[in-house]
Amino acid sequence: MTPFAAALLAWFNRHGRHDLPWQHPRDAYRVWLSEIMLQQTQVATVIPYFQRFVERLPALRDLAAADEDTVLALWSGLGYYRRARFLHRAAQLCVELHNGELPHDLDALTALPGIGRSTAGAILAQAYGLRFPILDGNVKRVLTRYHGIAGHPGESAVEKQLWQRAEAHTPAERTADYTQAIMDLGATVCVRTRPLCDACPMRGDCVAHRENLTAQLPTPKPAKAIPTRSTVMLILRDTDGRVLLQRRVAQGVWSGLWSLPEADDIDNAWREAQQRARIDDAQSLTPFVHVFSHYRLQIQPLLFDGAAPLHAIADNADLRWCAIADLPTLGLPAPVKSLLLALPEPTEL
DNA sequence: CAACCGTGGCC
DNA sequence: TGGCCAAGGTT
Repeated sequence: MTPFAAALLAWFNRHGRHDLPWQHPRDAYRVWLSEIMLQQTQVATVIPYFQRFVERLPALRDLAAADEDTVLALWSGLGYYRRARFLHRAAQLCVELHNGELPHDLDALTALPGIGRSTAGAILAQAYGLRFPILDGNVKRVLTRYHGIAGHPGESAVEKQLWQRAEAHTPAERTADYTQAIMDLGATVCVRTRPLCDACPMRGDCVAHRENLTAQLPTPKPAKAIPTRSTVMLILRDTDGRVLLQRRVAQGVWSGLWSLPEADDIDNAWREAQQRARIDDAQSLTPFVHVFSHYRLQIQPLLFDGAAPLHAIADNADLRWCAIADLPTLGLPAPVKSLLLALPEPTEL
């Protein structure tokens, strides 16, 4: 065992996190689900989603048998919704191909949608105790500092080095604990800004600490300006207080989620609205900006009160009039959900 | 390889 | 308060 792993495991005994919900019980399904939810998402955000998800779908076969709307509703608000679809499809593949279990080998795991090398390593190490490394954001931060590795971790040459280091440090004994330990250290001690080096068990051998480079490592990705797009969201509300929802297309952002009809501008918004209901008045609600990782979206909500549904348009798989009280059962984008839950009272006609 | 894919919290 | 970040994977 490397001195790195030995020091880390000793630290983990006293200072690691031992009461995360996916650790009790720690079965492969729960480890997998937690790893997918935790991709690009912080622990504190994930915990309530995880609890709700396993309460409703406690085992892999429950997930495989669930319908997609149920899965998306449980995911609603977590973001990166493709993760939920991949999770769902992977569960069904496990039932078809692997006797309802997550496979025990790396290739079979990474063949499942949504599971890459790092997530597969985490499942093998944490659920099955097998000696496989992980390389997530926490591990990259710890290793770039400890070994003084410069260059953005996204570059393939840097990433290759990091995998080699990760592999070399991963011990054959206590592999599950080690895997949790290095993530805990990254999340609680070796944090991005102002790391708590005084509390770090490896500070004696850490290059970044010795050379005062913790603020420079890991090397940040060169920033790039992101574009702004704009949209008008149509809120057609009938006299019973129901609003018209439309399922988004399978491609692009929020794919397949229930959302509001949209238009490029106000004029087109009226045309779109008139194709769906009899309307005679609209009020502009306060516009707001929603920021994605790769662009910002300027949203102008337009409220059509007293809309009368056209008889020619019935509810179907992609269009439905929905009571506000029923929104929690659907997968909705976060800004759409909050917009609908904060609508003004209907105006008297 | 670079673009794409969400959201909530933090300073 | 807005820019930035946080347990990646797919195409």
